[in-house]
Amino acid sequence: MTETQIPDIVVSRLPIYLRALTRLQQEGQHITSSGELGRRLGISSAQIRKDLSHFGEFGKQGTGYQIEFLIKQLRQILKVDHEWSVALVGAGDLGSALARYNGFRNRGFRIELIFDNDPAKIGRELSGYIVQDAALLGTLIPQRGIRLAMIAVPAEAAQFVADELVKAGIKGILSYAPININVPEGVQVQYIDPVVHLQRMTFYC
Amino acid sequence: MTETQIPDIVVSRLPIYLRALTRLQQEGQHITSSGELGRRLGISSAQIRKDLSHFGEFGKQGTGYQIEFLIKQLRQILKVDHEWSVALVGAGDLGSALARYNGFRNRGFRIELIFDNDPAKIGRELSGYIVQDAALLGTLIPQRGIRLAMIAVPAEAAQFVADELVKAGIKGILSYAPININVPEGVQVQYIDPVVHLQRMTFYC
DNA sequence: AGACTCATGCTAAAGTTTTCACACATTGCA
DNA sequence: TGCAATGTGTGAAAACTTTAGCATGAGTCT
Repeated sequence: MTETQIPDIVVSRLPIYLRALTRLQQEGQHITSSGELGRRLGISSAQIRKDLSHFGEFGKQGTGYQIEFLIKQLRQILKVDHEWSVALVGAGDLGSALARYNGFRNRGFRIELIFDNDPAKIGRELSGYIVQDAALLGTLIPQRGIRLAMIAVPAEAAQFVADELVKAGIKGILSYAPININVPEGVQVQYIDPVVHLQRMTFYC
Repeated sequence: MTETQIPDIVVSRLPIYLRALTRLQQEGQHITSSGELGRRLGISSAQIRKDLSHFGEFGKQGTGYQIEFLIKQLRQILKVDHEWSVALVGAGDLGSALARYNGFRNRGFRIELIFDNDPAKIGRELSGYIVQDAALLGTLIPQRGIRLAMIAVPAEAAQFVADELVKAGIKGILSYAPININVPEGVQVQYIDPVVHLQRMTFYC
């Protein structure tokens, strides 16, 4: 396997594979096949094999994949074999829910800084951390070398916050604001907007 | 334009267009072009024109698109020209945040039923509604003819809840549980898992 | 009115992604 | 041991998606 450019669409499926494999492992299984995995995910087995083949040969003919090994490989590929610190901006309802969510930890992430610009929230404790003044964002983030951030602020503030985050050295932003954000080259943005997902379904209803 | 099958990938972009157009409208603009929209979204203008062309001719040569008109058309295409009632299962941190989120209303959705199975939560008020016993799900959902649901329960419970929802007549599920759900033909599922999004970014970091 | 600019909708071409189908390795069993 | 069953990795084909480029209509300016 040479160092070719991996298609984005392939990369975007790896976390799904990792999630399903982890599930299988929790269920006590040690070995699986592209067929079984595909059935679970509603994906063809050929696609799974082809996706994985971009990174190496992880399976054994006639047998399938050793789950523990494949998980380890995927974690390495996705660089979540170590923990990433994440900054969270916005400590409202959604931000609080994210801060308290304990599903980040064992999947490679930890919210380590929480910001808000509401004086009523600054200084308060949230899930073991003190909510910091958003004005300190430019200081604290570089100080800790944090590269990932989540935005849970109103749409109006999202672009401003994103700009500040980029200035602070953030390289990846996960935004919950229902608006498109513009960032310079080299910074990635992902969006979560439940309404978009709902609207994708109503078309077919 | 004849009644051909619309590619999923095209449908999945329409909510993004709708969102951006609504934004432009809020900014006071009345007319836009595929070029402007594309620049905002990081999409080529040709793609936007091609996507829209599946549904009709909405623009005017030399001028562009009338925003108000295009919004109306997209709402109609996505069937969000009327409000959809949505059931929410799970009234924990995340469920509560969703229940209180007021971004659903003006985009075509309203949470109208909230369920939980925790006796401590059942009967309590949440965002103007009483949290119902999840055991009543099979009664209340058909009663109100609700077809969409959101799942905000722990991964362990998600498949069970989904099964119940399907039995109750739900046709579209938006799941926040970090697990793949199996549903029968004709029922749609969409997933929101922040970790998946974060992992898609760490690959490139 | 004529010349120019702009931006659509469309066809064709280019590019990307998925599926197919098969050689080959491994396991289990008679 | 030989044979059937299973399941990988892959090259080639098929399917799908995006981009390019152009004919055309609509506004604008002189």
